[in-house]
Amino acid sequence: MTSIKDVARLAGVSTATVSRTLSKPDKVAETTRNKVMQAVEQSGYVANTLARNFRRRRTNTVVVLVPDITNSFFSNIIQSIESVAHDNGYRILLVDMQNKPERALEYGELVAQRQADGIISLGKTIPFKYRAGRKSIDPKWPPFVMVCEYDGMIPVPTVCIDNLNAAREAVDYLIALGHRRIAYINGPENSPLCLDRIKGYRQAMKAVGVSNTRSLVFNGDFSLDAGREAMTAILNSEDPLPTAVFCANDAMAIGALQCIKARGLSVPGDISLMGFDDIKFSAYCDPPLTTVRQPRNRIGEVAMQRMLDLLHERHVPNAREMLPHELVLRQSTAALVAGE
Amino acid sequence: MTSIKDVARLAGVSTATVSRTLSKPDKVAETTRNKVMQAVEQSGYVANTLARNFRRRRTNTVVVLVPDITNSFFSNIIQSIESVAHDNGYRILLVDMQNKPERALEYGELVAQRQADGIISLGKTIPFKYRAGRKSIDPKWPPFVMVCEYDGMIPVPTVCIDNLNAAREAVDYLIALGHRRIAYINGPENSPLCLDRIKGYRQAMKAVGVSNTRSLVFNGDFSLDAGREAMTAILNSEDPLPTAVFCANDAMAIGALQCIKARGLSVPGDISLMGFDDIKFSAYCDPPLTTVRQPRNRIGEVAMQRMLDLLHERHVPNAREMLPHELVLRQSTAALVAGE
DNA sequence: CTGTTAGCGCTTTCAC
DNA sequence: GTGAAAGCGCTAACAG
Repeated sequence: MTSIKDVARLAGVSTATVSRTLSKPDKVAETTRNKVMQAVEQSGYVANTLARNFRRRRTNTVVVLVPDITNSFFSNIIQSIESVAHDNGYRILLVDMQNKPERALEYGELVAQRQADGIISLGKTIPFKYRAGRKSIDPKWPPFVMVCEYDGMIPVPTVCIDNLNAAREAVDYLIALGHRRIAYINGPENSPLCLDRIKGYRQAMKAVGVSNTRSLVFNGDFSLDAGREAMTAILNSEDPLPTAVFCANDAMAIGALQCIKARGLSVPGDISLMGFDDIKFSAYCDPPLTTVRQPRNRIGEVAMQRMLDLLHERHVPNAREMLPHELVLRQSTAALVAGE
Repeated sequence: MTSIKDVARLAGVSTATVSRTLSKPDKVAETTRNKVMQAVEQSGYVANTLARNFRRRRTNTVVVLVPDITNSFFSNIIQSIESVAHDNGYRILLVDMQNKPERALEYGELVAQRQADGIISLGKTIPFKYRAGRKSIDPKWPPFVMVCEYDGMIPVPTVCIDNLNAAREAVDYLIALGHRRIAYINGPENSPLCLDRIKGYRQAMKAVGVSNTRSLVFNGDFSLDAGREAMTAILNSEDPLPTAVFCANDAMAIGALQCIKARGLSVPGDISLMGFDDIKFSAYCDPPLTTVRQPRNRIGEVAMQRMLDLLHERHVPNAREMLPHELVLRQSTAALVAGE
C-alpha cells in the first residue's frame, strides 16, 4: 500500500506538504502542488481514512437508529438523511433496532467509542443515560437529533410534525363528513407520537360531545397484520359498528381495509377509512386511501441538517421543530348518508 | 478522555496488559484481569475504536450498496445483513445508489480508503474496474459479494435465486391455467436479473408455440407507477387484450392491478395477474397477489455469511449460489374460462 | 503471564 | 511556503 511517505519521496517534498496539499491546497505554492498531485496520480495513492480519522479525532460518520427498517415509512427519511450526509462528506452507519429499544444504550456508546460523530434516532428511546425531568440535556452528550418521535421528559433537538393537530384535523374531517361513531386504531401506547395522535383524536371527538372513547380505541403495532387484527376486533365487537375508522398509520389502515372488504362491507360505503403517513402504496389501494401526509423526505433532510449544525457547533435549540403535514383526500372516506 | 494509559496506571500494569485483557482476556492471569477490569470500571474507560481500527488495519464495517432504499424489496435483505453483521461484531455502512450505478466506482474506493473491510452490492454494477471476459476476479479486489443481481461478464460470489426458472415456473403456471396470451411487464432491460426472467418467460411461451412475444413485452423500472403505465399501454394497445399479465416484481403488479380495476375490468375475472418477490403488501391487495417468493431474509443472511467467509479468508467460490424460490398462489390468477 | 518497545499513517505545531 | 519532529491511542512482536 502506498503511503504519504511514498508520495512525499516521489514529489521530493516532505510528508507535511503532501498532507497540506491534499487538505488545504490553497496553502501550498502552485508549483509544489502540481508536483504533489502528479506524484499522487503516478503512485495511485489513496489516503488511509483510518489514520486520518484517528488523527483528526472524527469519523465523518453518523449513526442512524431505525426502529424497524422493514417499515417502509422510514425508508424515505433514511434516504434523505443519507443524501444530505453524502453531499456533506458524511456516511451513515445504519442500525436496525428491530423494535428492541433496550439496545439503544449500547448504540449510544458508538460515539464514545469514536465509531461515529453523532446519532440520529428515528425511534422513541434516547440512547444515553439521563435523569427524568431535567430541564436541559447533559452538555456532555454528543450531537444528537431525534426524528418523528420525541421523549417528553427531556428536551432534545427534534424534527417531526405536529402529531396532535394532524390527528385532530384528520378526525375533524371525518366529523365534517357527518361521522360521529369514529373508531381509532392506535400505535404502540407507550410511544409519545401515538400519545399525541390519540390526544388529537380525543380532542376532536370531545368537541362534538363524545367524551368517552374507551370502546372506540384499539391498539396495534403499526403493521399490516395489526391493522387486520384490530379491525377484526372492531367488527366482532357487540357495540354498533363505527361509521369511520381512523388509523395511526397507513399500513394498519391497509390491513383494516382488507379485513373490512373480506367481511363483505364496503369502503367508504359502509365504513370510511383514514390512514396516516401517505406511504406510496396508499395511493394504490382500492379505494385509494385518504390519509395525512408527512413530509418524509423533508424530515430527513432537516434532521441531517440539524446534525450538521451540531457537528459544526452551530446553535440548535433543544426543541421540537415541526414541519407541515397535509391532509390527502382520496376515496376511502365519504359523507355519512343520513339515516345510516 | 481517559486512555489506555490511565487505566494501566490505575491498575498498576502496562498498557499492553490492559490491551490484552480487553481483547484476549484468557491470555491474562485472573488476578491481573480483575485489577484491570476494576480500573476500567472506575475510570469509565471506553476504548477508542478509531485508534484500534487504525492499528489493526480493519474497521469491522461492511459497505452495503443499495440501488434504491425506498424499494421495499430490499429492506428485508438489508435487515438480515445488518442482523448477521451485528451478531458478528460488524457494522453496516449504508449507501443508497439512488439508481445511479455510475457512482459505484466511487464507493468501491471506500475499502481502499479503509473505511470498510468489504462491500456487498444489491445492485447490478460492480464497484471496481475490471476487464470484461476475464475468467476470474482480480485477486487484489477486496472482499466483495453480489446479491440478487450479478454481472455475467465476470464471476463473483453471488447470492440470488434462479430467476430464469422462477419466471419459467410462474409462466408455466399461467399456461397450466389455460392462458396463452400472456403479457410480460419487465424491469430495466439492462439488468441481468431481468434478462434471466424474460428468458424464462420466453422459454415457457415457446414451449406452447408462442415464439414471437415482441408485442407482449413491456418495460418498467420496478415502481408502482411504472406498473400502472405499462398496464395502460397494454390496455390501450390495438392488439387483443392478454388474458394474463406477468410482472417482474410485485410493485409493478400492484400498479397494474389498480389500472386494470380502474378500467372496470376484473382480476382475475378478465385478466390474471402475477407478480414477483412477495413483498408484504402483496398479501393485502384486492385480490391478494399470486407471486413468486424470494427468500429475502435468507438471501441477506447468506450474503453476509459469505462476506464473513471472505473476511476470514475462507474459500468462497466465485459463482452464483442460488436459494430456493417458491410459487405463492393467491387469488389474482384463475383458470381461463373456455371461449374467453 | 507480563512489560518493553516500536511503530501504524497521518496531521499539526513550530521553526526556519 | 515548507520541513522537521512529535505524537494521536492502540496493538503486536519480542524478550524476559
